[in-house]
Amino acid sequence: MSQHALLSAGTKSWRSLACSRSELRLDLTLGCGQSFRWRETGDGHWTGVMGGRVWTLTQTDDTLWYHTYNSPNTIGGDGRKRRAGSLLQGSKGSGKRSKGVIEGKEEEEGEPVAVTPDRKEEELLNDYFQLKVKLGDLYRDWGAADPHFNSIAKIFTGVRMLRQDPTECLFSFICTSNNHISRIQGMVERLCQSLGTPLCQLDQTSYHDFPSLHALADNSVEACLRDLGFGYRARFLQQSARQILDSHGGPHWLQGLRSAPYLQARDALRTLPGVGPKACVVPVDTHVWQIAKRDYSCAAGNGQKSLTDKVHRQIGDFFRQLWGPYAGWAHSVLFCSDLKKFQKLKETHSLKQEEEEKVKIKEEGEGINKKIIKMCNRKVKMSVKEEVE
DNA sequence: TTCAGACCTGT
DNA sequence: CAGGTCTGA
Repeated sequence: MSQHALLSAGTKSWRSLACSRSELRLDLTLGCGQSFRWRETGDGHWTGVMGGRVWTLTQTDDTLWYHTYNSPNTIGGDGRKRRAGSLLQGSKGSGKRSKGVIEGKEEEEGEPVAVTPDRKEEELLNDYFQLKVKLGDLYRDWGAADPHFNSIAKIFTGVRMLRQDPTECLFSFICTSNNHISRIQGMVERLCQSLGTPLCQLDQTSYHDFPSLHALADNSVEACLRDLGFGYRARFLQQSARQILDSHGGPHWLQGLRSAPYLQARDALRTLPGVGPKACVVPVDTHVWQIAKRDYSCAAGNGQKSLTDKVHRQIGDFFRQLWGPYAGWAHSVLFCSDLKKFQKLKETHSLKQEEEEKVKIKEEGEGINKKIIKMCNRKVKMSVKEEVE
């Protein structure tokens, strides 16, 4: 049986990309509730499904390492290539701008350029992590505008927005209402296991692709998902899939929204059942509301019991104005720093700082001339004397 | 337009 | 109650 790859077992089955931890932190980016499909399968090794194939990712100081696994079903065939390609072709049809990193590689339409698997995988990673966006520069700008961000930024480096497959992104999002990360992860996993195409098995874990719209739209899906513990969200998922298929013509509609003007795309998504006001560049929920009040003395909705539309707008506007055009990215950093599971990072960081402080004080103390030590001693003697007397 | 209350399930 | 959304007043 195949096993999850480990970098320590040798680098021959691994490829790499130059990428520092300040530009990307896998643990934070893959664990902060953007995607629910990555698991830490080894120390610092993250395994998940992306672009129709199974990956294990890990990183060293200046390098991002990746390993992909062959799917038994598609070995030797072109099924795998076609699947991965479909993710990119969607945006190709809807406008050249949105091709992003992929642009330029396959631009010449005459001959279909034979892209080697390595090349393609590198492109998939660049696209997924949006590596051409320079996070270091953004952190600098956000820090200059926002002292609180600055205090977080040293610890929570490398938190990026993922450019996920729109279908996966949308249907995972619908699962998040009134819910928390650990439960959502379980739900999405069960969703893929029961409705997604199997890809491969590693150490007793089977990996499946995210279900297609057609699979999600089937009338049997609501009952199926209720059995899997989706609660009232089961109906939203099935109905949204049906609506996209019936009144919008299918997946290309979702793909097309990537290149649509923001407000248009947002409003289009909000017509789907289970997609409410939180679907926004700065997704405002009760949690973000708490952050706004606690860390920014933001008075929006102070008298309110719950998040009304007005409060949503006010908080969204507040952060957009503070952080600028990449406010959604900055939000991820703040959000990440507030997650319970990452609080230990703050402790270890402040412990490190304390240690550094101690060392500093010690060094200073050692450097100081003996006069002071003598003075101290004298004082001690004096005080002892006083006490005695 | 705005606002409770219901809604699945797990802790 | 939770990292919301829908519904009916």
